[in-house]
Amino acid sequence: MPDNFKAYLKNNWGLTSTEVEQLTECIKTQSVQKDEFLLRQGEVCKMTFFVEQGLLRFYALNENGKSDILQFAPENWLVSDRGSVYFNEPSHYFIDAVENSTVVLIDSDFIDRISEVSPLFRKYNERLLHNHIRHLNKRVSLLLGASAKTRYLDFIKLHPEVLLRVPQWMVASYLGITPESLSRVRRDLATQNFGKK
Amino acid sequence: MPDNFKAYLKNNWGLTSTEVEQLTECIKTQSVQKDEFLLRQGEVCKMTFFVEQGLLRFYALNENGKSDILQFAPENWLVSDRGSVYFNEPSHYFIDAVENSTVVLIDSDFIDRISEVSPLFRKYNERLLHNHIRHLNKRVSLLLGASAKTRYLDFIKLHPEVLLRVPQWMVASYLGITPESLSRVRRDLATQNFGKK
DNA sequence: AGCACTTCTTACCATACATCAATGCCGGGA
DNA sequence: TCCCGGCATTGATGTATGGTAAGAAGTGCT
Repeated sequence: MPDNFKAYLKNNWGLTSTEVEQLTECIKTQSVQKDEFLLRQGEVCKMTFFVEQGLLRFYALNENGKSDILQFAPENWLVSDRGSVYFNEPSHYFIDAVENSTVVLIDSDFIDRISEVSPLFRKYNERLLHNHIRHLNKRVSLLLGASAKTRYLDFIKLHPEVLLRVPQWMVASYLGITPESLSRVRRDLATQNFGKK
Repeated sequence: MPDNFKAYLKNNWGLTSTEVEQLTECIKTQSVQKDEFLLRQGEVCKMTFFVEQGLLRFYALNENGKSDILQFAPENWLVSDRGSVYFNEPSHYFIDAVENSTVVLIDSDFIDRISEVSPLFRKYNERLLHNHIRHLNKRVSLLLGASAKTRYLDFIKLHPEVLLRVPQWMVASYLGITPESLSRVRRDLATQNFGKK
């Protein structure tokens, strides 16, 4: 059933069709209703989620009790609190569903199995880690030095589909501004203040 | 000579004294004068630097031509543009020395050698990657939702020594604010506005 | 000692973004 | 159909932080 996941295994983790078939029976999927949680602050995160269908969000609560979205995960994305999984410590984050979704559960059992089946797994996982770090470095540098407008334009480049699927207040939360401010940023852009940063 | 590095190999990468001795001859060190560069924007980053002595900084230039410091690396820290190294692509970042420093060069040769000597190397490297991600997630969430004051207090906890060794404008650059604003934050804290965030 | 240089601070004003409140828009449920 | 709740927008105003300019303190050089 999880076709996206199978394609992902082939294209990104270098598995052959045969290897994928060997794994089929131990692939666990789960349906998640909109607003349902996969991880809450305080829990130890036990797995990584692959989004087969739908859209998840990974967020923190800030000092004012508002949510700051660190990451969106649409189809074919992975999401997890890797720190919590790896160090087996309580997470500071939440993961929940923005839309009704189907996820593939990647827990330690699955990782053991895939490591047996494909010796290259470790290598591809390492690539994912490096990619993640690269992405986070970029995010930090934008948050340090770029205006809300620049960050919004960058978001559109990264996630054009997500832009159309989530309410604007979630985009604002990802950008670190209020929904009102995002609304004004958008108005400025529409009013062709293109020269301005 | 690089005693810190040798201790690091033992304590953090699980090598025995014997294994460390085997590596001694292929450990390359380099002196870096204050303000000298180890990496410039546009270059492909070829190695990771272990700070044996001194203090480095990892930074980007923002849209206004000012530097945004992503990371400080005092003694016993590693610094690198891992994304650039791994994907062999031009870096967006700079690394230079804040103080006269001595670094150990960790290039692919060294990694090959250490992998032969210690089979656990990959494992410890993976731990480093996860730690890095955990740290960056925290940094992003603070930048998204915490005030300058909170971020400053958090910085002091993370890097109490660095605070005393760098000019304040560098701390400001790490926090994503101006030196003037940092000065005001510090005045507020000194004037005992402790309740206020 | 004198000078240049950098850093830190402060005062004053500007700007980006936040907050609050009101309005209008839509889409879903009874 | 009507209402209701969530969302987006807007205007008025508040606040945190930025920018500029000036001065004071520290450091190193000669």
